[in-house]
Amino acid sequence: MAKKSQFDLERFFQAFGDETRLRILNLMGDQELCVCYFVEVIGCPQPKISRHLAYLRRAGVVSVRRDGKWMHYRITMPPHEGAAEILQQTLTTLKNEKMMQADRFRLARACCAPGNFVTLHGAPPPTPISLTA
Amino acid sequence: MAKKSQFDLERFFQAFGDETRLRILNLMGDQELCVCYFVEVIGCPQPKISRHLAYLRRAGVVSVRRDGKWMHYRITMPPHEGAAEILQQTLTTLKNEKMMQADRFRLARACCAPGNFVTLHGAPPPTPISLTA
DNA sequence: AGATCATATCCGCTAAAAAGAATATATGCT
DNA sequence: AGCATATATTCTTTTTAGCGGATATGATCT
Repeated sequence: MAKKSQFDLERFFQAFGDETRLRILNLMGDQELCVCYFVEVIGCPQPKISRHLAYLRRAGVVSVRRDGKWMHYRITMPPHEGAAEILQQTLTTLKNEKMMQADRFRLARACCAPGNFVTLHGAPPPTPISLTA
Repeated sequence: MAKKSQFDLERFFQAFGDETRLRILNLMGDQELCVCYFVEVIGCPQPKISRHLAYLRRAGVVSVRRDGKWMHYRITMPPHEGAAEILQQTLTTLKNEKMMQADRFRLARACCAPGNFVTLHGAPPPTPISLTA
């Protein structure tokens, strides 16, 4: 039942050791987002966001889906049982952090009126997902 | 109740992003150990162990107690509620890892016959502690 | 085909992490 | 006081992470 081996726990934890990545994870929470939202809400250059997303992908905690020119990112539960629980717990913990709440607030605002943000013209809205491991 | 702020989550997670530190945490588990055990079981130079212990201390997950020439390290639950739960979950997760089990085994063996290990002459034995946050 | 948009990757740089070797500190022993 | 022991800290070097800027890819639109 426990799928322990061949999963790099060290890399997994390193994924959480960076503020930008924590903010990205928090924004994804239980929805699928395309890159422009991260750029808009976090407010840093797009290549930086993309790099961190790639990092998270390599660590096995997010996955991507292409949809035309948009890439939709979502959190995925790693195959490693313990890691999955830690990820879940981490997401819950982030929800209580002040900065993370502010991010979520800005995301909500951006979604209400995407027309107000140059970066978000025609961007597909976030869609809810389920996080079952 | 939740003591969220002024705790560095980024640093906290970085503490787990290193194999040696994970091994150290796993060995401590729910007992207090002095440095020589880490050196013996993990098998790397003492300064390296000391540095990683200092790192863990700065990250707020271990604490020290001096006892003569020995320094006893133990895990302490951070004041941050979410971090504490993640730490707890991490310790549980480590117990299922092969390398961590092997470490624990070598530790148990060393404790049974400390006389066999040059590094452990006269070392005070590990003592159980409770991990209540 | 050419232009445009969303995103990814590469390059060069700086900064931070980790390691080994050497040395320092603090305690205890004789 | 002098020596031994346990652990910590410093120095130097090597490795790795993160960043900004430029460019590449891949899809859509005209």
